[in-house]
This record gives sequence, C-alpha cells and structure tokens, in this order.
Amino acid sequence: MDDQARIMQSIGGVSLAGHSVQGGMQLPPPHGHDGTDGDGRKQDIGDILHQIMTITDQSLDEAQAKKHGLNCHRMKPALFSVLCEIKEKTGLSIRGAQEEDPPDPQLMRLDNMLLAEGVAGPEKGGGSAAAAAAAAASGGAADNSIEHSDYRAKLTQIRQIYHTELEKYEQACNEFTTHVMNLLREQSRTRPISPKEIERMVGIIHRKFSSIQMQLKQSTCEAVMILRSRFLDARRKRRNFSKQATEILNEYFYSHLSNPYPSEEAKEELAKKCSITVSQVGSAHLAVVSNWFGNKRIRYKKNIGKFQEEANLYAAKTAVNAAHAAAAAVQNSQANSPTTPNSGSSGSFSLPNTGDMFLSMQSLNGDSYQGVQVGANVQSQVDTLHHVISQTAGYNDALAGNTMYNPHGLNANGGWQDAMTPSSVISPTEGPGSAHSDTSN
DNA sequence: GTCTATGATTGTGG
DNA sequence: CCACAATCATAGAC
Repeated sequence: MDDQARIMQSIGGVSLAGHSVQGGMQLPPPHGHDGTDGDGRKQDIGDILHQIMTITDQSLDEAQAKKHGLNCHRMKPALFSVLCEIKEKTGLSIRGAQEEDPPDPQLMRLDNMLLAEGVAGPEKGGGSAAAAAAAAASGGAADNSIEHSDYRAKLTQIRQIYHTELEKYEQACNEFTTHVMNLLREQSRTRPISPKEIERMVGIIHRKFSSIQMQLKQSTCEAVMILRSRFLDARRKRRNFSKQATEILNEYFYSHLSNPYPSEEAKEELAKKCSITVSQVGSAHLAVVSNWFGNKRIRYKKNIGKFQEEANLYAAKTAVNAAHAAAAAVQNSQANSPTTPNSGSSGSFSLPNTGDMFLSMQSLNGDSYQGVQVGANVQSQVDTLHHVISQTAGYNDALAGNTMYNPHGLNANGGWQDAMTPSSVISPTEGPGSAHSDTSN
C-alpha cells in the first residue's frame, strides 16, 4: 500500500514536472534540468540520483502533504482546465490516429479453426462419451473407434488446456485493467485524465492481452493440427477389414455379380453390417464401401480366374441361403411348387451337382417372373446360381445363349456385363484357378 | 528382406 | 458426380 502510494506520488510528480505548463508550480524544480552544461552535469546527475534514492525514504505524510499543497494551489483549477484542454486535443489526435482496429484476419482464422475443431465454442455433445459409445457399439472393428476416441480424448485435453489458459489470461487482464483504472482514477485527482483516456488505456491493455491470447490460440491451433495430421495419417494407413466385413462384402458382391453396384442404402447397410464406422468425416464410411466395390470390380474383372475359387465359395454360400429363403418364400406364398429349389442343394453346390442347380435356377427364375413375393431377392439368387453354374463344364453354352441370365434387363449395363461375360463364355472347361488373365484388357 | 493382397488416392472420361 | 483404371502405400505372409 505504501509502495503504491509512493509510486503514484512519484508518477504524479514526474508527470506534472515534465509538463511545460507546470513551470511555475511549487514542486522542487528538478536540479540542473535546464541551463546546465559541461562540468555541472556530473554534479546534477549525482543530485538526481540522490533524489531518486531518497524518494523512497520520504514518508507518506510528507508525500501527502506535497500532494495536498499541490491540490490547494490557487492556480491549480485554471491550470488543470488548460491541461484538460490540451490533453483533450492530443487525446483526440491520438485517438484519431489509431482509430478502429480492423478485425485481425489472422485472429479470425484462428478463431474459426478453433471453432471448427470444437476447441472453442460450445462443447460438442459429450465427445468422449459419444466416442466411447461408438467403440462399444462396433465390437468387431473397434480399431477405428478406438483411434477415434483417442483422438477425441486428446482434443478434449487440448480444449481443456486452452480454456484454462484463456481463463487465466482473461482474469489477469481484468485484474490488470482494474488495477490500472484505479491507478488512473487516483491520478486523475492530480492530473487531467478523461474517461476516454482511461478507455483508451483499457483498450491498449486489452489489445496487449489479446495478442498474448492470440499466441495461445496459435499454439493451440498448432497442437490441433499436429494431432489431426497424426491421426489422419494413422487413418490413412491401410487397415485391412476384419474377416467378417470382407465376408459380408464378398457375399454381396458375388450375389450381385451381374450388377455389383450397391445403392446408397445398400452401402449404408453394408457399412453398418461390416461395422465400418465413421472412418473419416461424415459419410466417408460409404466411400469405404464404394472403394471396396470399386477395387473388387476392377480386380475381379482383371483376373477372373484368380477369383473363381472365392467366387465359388461365396456363390455356394449365398446360394444355400438364397435357396432356403426362396424355399421358405415359395412355401409360404404358394405351396404349389413341389420342386423346391433346395431340393438338390442340401450340402454344397459342388460342381458335379450342376444339373440340379440348373433346374433350381430355372425354377427360381420362373418364380421371379410371376411371384412378386420373391421379388427383389431373386436377382441375387439368380446371380449366385448363375455363377455357380457358370463354373461348371457343360452348361455354360446353354447359359451363354440364354436370356434368362438377365431377367431384369440388367444386360443393359454393358460395361460390367461385357467385361464379365468372358468368364462364363471363355472358360467353359477350365477349372478354377487356371490363370487366364486376358479379359477385356 | 521380398512378394502379394488390398485399401486408398489420383487422373480421366462420360 | 460416378465409375474406371492406374498407381501408391502398407499390412501381412514368407
């Protein structure tokens, strides 16, 4: 408290003494402030130093008395008003000079980024909780979710630090502002300080602190960027799908071999089934499915021979399911067909059984034309069965010339159809695995 | 270490 | 914008 008073006193003194208008005031004139040169300078400096050293020794009373004396001087009001006028003018010019601070684009960028990243702004619906829920929900392919939650956790940490620091800065700023304002208010008794001036001072302080805050924001942004890049890189790293997921995708692929282009809904469903959670942002999990199908189509087309074994496997698998499903459907809807498709396919669709398969397929196909109940499902069954049959010797010719392969006009899809027909046509006698990677390319 | 499989990215054409 | 084709880059097997 004493210190503060003394400092204030000294500030007031210096301020007054330093002002040209103050020449005639009662303050002890600064020694050797004017008119001295050369030899006298050393002495003056010594005096000044001495004064400075003894300033702190002055008692509070003495200082208060000086202050009082100053305030009571008969010229004070007049001089004060003059001072006010001068200050007002200079203040205006100063204000005019540094009027309006345009919103710093850099700061805006930082703010926007922090907002976008969820560091600033409102808490995003319990990020960690959501991540944990996602992790829990996606049992099989939890890798993504774990990484995701890890990312969220780190982000939350950054967010926390950011807010703590920001709060600290704000508090310090407020404290300092209050302090300075008190100081100025105190001083305004002895020197003219307009509210505007105080305002300006506060503005300066805020600017200073906001520049510090900007540094904080910048480093926070950097931290987020590093975090992001690390996790993005991690995400970019190729991670094989789980066996389950591959199986599901393959099943779909081979059961829709004539038109392996899943719709949005189908993709969504597949992604869900495969537990392909949000791997990047938004609907990217659909892109993952699209990628898979894109790759699969290309690679299948390029080297059908290589995929035949796999195709058989999945075709058989799906065919069994399909046959069962169809049987159930047929039985439920119209128990008129004694030749249920699964009659000859109890075990596996081993190649020698193809005769039965062919019949089965024909019956299925017939159903598909008249039985609405079986409807959409049939195409996949036909695809599957067709594939199985196409692998077998002897029936391909019949199939190749048979329109029933594309009962729903899927042949219109030239690209895929043309590309894959060779498999059924060119390799009538080749076993699975025989490498004939000619195809369209 | 190499080699293959495979998910992702990029460039191109319709 | 989508599919395709080529390519990259890495996981995983050996």
